[in-house]
Amino acid sequence: MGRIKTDTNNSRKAVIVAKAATLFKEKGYKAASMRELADIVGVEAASLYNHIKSKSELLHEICFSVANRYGHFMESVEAESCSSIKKIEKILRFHIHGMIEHFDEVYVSDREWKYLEDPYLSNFQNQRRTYRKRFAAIIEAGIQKKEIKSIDATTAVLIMLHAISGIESWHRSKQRISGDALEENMITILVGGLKN
Amino acid sequence: MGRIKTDTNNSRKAVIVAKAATLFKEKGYKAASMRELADIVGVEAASLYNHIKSKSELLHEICFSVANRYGHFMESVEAESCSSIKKIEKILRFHIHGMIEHFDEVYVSDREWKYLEDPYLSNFQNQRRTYRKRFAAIIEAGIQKKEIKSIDATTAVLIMLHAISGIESWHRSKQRISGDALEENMITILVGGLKN
DNA sequence: GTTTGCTGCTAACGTTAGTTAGTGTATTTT
DNA sequence: AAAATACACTAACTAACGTTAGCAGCAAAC
Repeated sequence: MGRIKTDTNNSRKAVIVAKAATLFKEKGYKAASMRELADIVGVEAASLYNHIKSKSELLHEICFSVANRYGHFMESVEAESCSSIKKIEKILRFHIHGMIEHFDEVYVSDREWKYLEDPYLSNFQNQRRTYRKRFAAIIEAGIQKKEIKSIDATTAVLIMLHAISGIESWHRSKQRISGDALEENMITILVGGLKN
Repeated sequence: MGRIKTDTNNSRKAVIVAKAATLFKEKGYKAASMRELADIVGVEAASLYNHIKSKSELLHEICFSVANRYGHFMESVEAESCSSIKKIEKILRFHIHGMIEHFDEVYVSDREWKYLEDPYLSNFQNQRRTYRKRFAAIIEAGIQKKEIKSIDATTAVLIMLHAISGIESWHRSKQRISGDALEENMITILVGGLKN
């Protein structure tokens, strides 16, 4: 077989990680084999190890790439000075875009993180917990200001984040509405369910 | 080791299936091994095969037990003569109860069905698709009658079903509100997001 | 143009997986 | 009590897994 193709911006490792995300999404982390990944990359299985340390490294590259992106975005939203509803809308739109544009890695990060090994596992769980708390804090602020119905903020976070992960089904469906229409519908229903 | 304990209502096979659901939920279907399951059941791995045909039989027992339950419920709701909003509320409450009371098998059916083998896989996917269409039809009827906002019904279904699967996070969380409070919060947000 | 390092290959390793065969013992049936 | 069935055991098989060792050739640096 030939060498792994790269463009100037992407290392060979980055190519492998990207293809791994697609494979892990389709088969699941445990069911995906390195020989299968090698096939897709166009190389023998052993050759992958010239670029990566292990299968599990692939998983944590994917998971933390996603987690860091969301972490940074949350920071920027917290810094803004707009209504709580507006902040929530921004977060939701960011998640929806992420789910549409970086589907593979977001999906893997969402569903396969439990196969991370310590210390990555604990680390990831912490980041996740923290993220949700920050999200809940924004909702609680909105409730205080009477912008938002008096509901349990933690439950609201859980509903929103999981609702968005349902975009998976949109991806799989044959007859689907446009990405923009999907986004507007989701915002309507989810934000509509919060407003006082 | 001794024999598998049963009470009069449950066959030994039922005991194995139930423990398999818990194990598959925790480790994932592919990562769970028959030797591990045997340990939990209190028996050697080979002995399991006196009661089941294969590992994958366990998975489809679990998945179809759940799918059939929801299928039947949908039938009974369709037969009722109440408002669309009320029907949706009933369906949501049924899903929420299912997620709280039969968590293991519902969770496995939700997340691990892709490891089913044909013909079970296609069969399951069909049942799933049909179920969602029936759900969407109820929502569309509600839109027609102006009970419900003018939204894409398919997207609404996707949001609701996935939002409910977020109860997984509720199960995992340390400080959690009561099941009843969770249910009311979810209904408030989800049904609130639909109402016109 | 030679050297150095990167990247691919083949072969093989140790482990774990699901599953089967065959045997003995407990339980149920007659 | 005898016969039949149900059930658990030990041992082992084949297949697949992630990964390593060792070597060959191509690419870039000097």
